[in-house]
Amino acid sequence: MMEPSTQSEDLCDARVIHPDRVERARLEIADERSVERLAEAFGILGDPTRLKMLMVLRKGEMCVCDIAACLGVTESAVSHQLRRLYDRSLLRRRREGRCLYYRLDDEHVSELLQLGLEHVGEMK
Amino acid sequence: MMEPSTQSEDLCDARVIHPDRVERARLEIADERSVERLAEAFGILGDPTRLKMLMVLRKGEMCVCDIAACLGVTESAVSHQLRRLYDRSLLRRRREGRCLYYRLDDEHVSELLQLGLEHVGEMK
DNA sequence: TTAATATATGAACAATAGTTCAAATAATCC
DNA sequence: GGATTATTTGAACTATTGTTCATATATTAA
Repeated sequence: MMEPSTQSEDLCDARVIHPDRVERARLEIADERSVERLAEAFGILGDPTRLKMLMVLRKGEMCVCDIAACLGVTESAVSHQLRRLYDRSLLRRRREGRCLYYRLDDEHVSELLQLGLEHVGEMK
Repeated sequence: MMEPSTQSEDLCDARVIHPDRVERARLEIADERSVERLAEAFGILGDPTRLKMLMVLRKGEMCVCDIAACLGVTESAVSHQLRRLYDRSLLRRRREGRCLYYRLDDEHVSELLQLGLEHVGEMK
């Protein structure tokens, strides 16, 4: 984890004041793929509607219209976001009759969510 | 932390299948303000450039042009993002001559970043 | 099969985000 | 002071995002 960045930029014309620090700090950048995935993971948590959806599902599975009712938004809007979360394996789902019940799947995201919730009160 | 949502939506015409679950799950939603802040916090970590900037600053302060050189992006682009991070108190800065040295300030964000990095390898 | 229910999907739209470019500050050096 | 260096700022531009609306699919019930 956290291998040096493999991107060989054209630093030829880049202005640099402390080449040593730049060299050293560059190693702190995770590889491009990891950064991309990390950004995507955080990004998916960076929306109020999706956060509420995840919060609401912490206590157990729910069907689409109930989730929508919980948040006070359109079922269509919820469905679109559910799909995003489902596609990225943050949610599982199960059909029972005409209803689809969604539930949390990824414990990593749950952890991040929990940590965020614990800290948000202290955030400036 | 995690008080019931105060938003009194117009659920009049909302379709609901399990009113009890909706009622119960609704309490899992943090208050609107917290959700908003949490989303903002996650959102700021949801961009590759900003993530790299934070990673690069983990080992110590750096000036703008060096950060830009590290990431291989324009100084202007870095400056714009630095301002966002600075405005939200994620970074501090210090002037020395003509250079401005930025450094990490918020330990909460550092923690989130660290947790994310530890998990990103296992993420699907 | 037809009607009704529950959810998904796609196009369209407005809003937002990130980068670039040019120009403006700010601090130093001569 | 004027020139140079380091960074900031604002406007413009493109790309992306989240929602809405209308429609499509899927399951059940009659």
